[in-house]
Amino acid sequence: MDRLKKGSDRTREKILRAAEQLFGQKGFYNTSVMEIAQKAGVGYGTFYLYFKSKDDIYKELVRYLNHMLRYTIHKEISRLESRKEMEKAGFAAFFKFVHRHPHLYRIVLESDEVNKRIGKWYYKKIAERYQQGLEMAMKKGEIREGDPKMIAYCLMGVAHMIGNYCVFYEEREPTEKEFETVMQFILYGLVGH
Amino acid sequence: MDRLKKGSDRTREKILRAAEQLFGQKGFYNTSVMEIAQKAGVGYGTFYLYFKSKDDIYKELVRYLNHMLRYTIHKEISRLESRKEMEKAGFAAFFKFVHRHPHLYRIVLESDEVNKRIGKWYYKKIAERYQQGLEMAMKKGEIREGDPKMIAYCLMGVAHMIGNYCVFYEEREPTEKEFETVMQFILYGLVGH
Amino acid sequence: MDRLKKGSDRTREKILRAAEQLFGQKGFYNTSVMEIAQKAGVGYGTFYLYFKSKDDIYKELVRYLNHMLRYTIHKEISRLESRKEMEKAGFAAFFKFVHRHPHLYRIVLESDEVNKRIGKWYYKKIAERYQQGLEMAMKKGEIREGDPKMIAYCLMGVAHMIGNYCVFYEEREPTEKEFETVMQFILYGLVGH
Amino acid sequence: MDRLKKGSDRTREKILRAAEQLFGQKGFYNTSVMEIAQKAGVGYGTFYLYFKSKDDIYKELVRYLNHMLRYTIHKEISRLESRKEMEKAGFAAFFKFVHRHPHLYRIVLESDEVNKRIGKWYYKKIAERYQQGLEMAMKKGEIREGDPKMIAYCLMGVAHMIGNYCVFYEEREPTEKEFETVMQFILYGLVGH
DNA sequence: CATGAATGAGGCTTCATTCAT
DNA sequence: GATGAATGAAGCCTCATTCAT
Repeated sequence: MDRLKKGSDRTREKILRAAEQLFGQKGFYNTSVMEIAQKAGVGYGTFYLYFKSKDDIYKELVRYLNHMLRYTIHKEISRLESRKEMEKAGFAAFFKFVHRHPHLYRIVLESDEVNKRIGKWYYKKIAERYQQGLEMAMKKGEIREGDPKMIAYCLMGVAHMIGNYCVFYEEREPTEKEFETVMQFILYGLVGH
Repeated sequence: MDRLKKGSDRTREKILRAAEQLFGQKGFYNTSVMEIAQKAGVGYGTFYLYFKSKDDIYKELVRYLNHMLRYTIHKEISRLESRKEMEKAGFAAFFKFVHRHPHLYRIVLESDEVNKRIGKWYYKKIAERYQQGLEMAMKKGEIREGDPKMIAYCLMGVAHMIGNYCVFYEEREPTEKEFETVMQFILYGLVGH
Repeated sequence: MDRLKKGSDRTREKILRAAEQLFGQKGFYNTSVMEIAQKAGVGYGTFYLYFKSKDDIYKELVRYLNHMLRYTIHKEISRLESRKEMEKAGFAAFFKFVHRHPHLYRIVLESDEVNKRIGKWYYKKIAERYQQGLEMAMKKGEIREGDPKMIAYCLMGVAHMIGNYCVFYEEREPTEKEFETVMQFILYGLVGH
Repeated sequence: MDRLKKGSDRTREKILRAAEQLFGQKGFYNTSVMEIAQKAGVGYGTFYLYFKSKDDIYKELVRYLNHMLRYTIHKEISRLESRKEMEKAGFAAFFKFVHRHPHLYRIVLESDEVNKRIGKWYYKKIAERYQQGLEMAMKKGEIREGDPKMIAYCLMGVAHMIGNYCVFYEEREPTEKEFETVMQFILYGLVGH
């Protein structure tokens, strides 16, 4: 019984992974459903047994990334006390994640183009969370005063662009030294020292 | 003869402006050549008298944005002395530019998806320039030591995300106060005070 | 053994009834085998244990309608003596039948489109029977002379169109008064008074 | 100028005629757009320059038949005085029309299946007209009293079935003799003599 | 007997590009 | 130069049918 269900889940997973790679490498519009099916090693029609449409699987991947990313970062920073440590650990986790799942991350970068609602939703969701953390840190006096929303977007911008640069242009994680520079920039910006 | 040329240039310009708007609003893949021609008020076939292909006009728009943006920012900061002032003026100019040309800016955001080479080329070009400025400032002791390339990408990330947030999510320029927060973040991050 | 057979016949019947409804409501081409199976409450593949193909079940339904209709009308008119009474009873039975089995009747209306041979076969079969009855009545002097085949088709046309009108447009049987008018038309046409 | 427009109209006409034949011969669902284009001698995409969709051209053909048929019959009967003559001329015109445009007529027979609204609309439209004529004749005492709507449907039924029989089963117009029988049936039914 | 996952042919539609006027 | 009719490749999706369990 469990077996039966697993057979299907496997197929679904294969298709998801194939789509992840292709969307990540060639973008949504340059990837055809047929390619996805072929890469997944299933028949054309099989795709539509598991996903309503090409849009559908795309949305699922964005949702999936969102969960993964939030979970991954949360896991790394939840046990930490100081904001400084949290940012360090959070950025490190982010870079590692993007490096490990470059396709998945590229998908979300494209999401605004594919589906505006989903794109905005993703960034806003992340930003709100971040903002909350910063507000708390501000109250505790751990970071400088300022508009927490703006600061959240500043930090997201740094993470985004460094991730982008290293992963997509250089295809590697930041070196220790690069990471140092980035963190210094951020922590001075945030904390002042 | 001059007249004729001008007439043509006008047509070319009309098509470019139409494409700018449409690509910016609906994205590259959701805009058809016919729509561009219609919005430009020219015949369908006429498009191909001025541009080799849909890709072609897209690349031209990215190049155009690149020139505009660099020129705009350069104009604002070239006469300034301190790095601090330059960043302030540069960021302000950038936000204003994005607000004035939202379509153009959105085009470049999409460029990676449309054509990877052009997308990367754009960011790298900007980054190199930025990096040079930062290296000079570092030598002069105006900013803290660190990997200048990383710092350049950090700053670009901030500019990008704040621009993105304000222009596409809020459809406005940052308020004075928001701008203050952003600049404080950057300048502490860069200079340390 | 008998039990088993019965079990099967039940399933077969369930599928037939589901197909009857769906074909009748949405037409042959807008009904999928999967829908039939679901409505019948059986597995997808099970359909093909009982019917060779979608066409197959369709043909069976047309044949079934043909038997039902002929049997129903025959039962009503066989014991009657005069042609006049027979027509009255026959038309009444026809209208009642169509009203009770609208789906089944709609199926036959569509049959020409689905399968020309089956469509023609159905009408010709009915017409031949009708014609024989009319020929006998003509010999007995009950009805006016004329090409019996033509008269048969005339009467079928009336039955068809009134049935169509009442059942599909008004979704009811003809009222007593409407029925009167129709019968008067027919009987004058046929008998002359 | 007129010429230019005509070039297009010709193509449109070619496509319409091709669709008419194919829909008439094989039905809506068994005709593909590609077949239509090939039969019309134009490229595949060309079809969509002239018609929004397969449904679109179908509706147009039904509308077209409706106009043609009404015009044809109206032309034949408008100058006549007695109802008797009108029916005779009307039925004759109808049979001739169906014989000349068998495909077009078959299309309308199928219309209920393709698009219920269009199908009903067509029959109701025709019936209303007919009914009006009959009401006038009733007032003048030309025909027997009775529910005019029912009578209209009776007559339409006769026309329909005879047309169907002769054109689709026998592929010819009714012979003089057959026509006589039909008219006798109708006129007795209607007028009583 | 029963199931439903898998298949792929086939249909509709879009759209970048060409070409004759 | 300018036009827009014509083209057909390519994409998305449906669904009748098969087959392994």
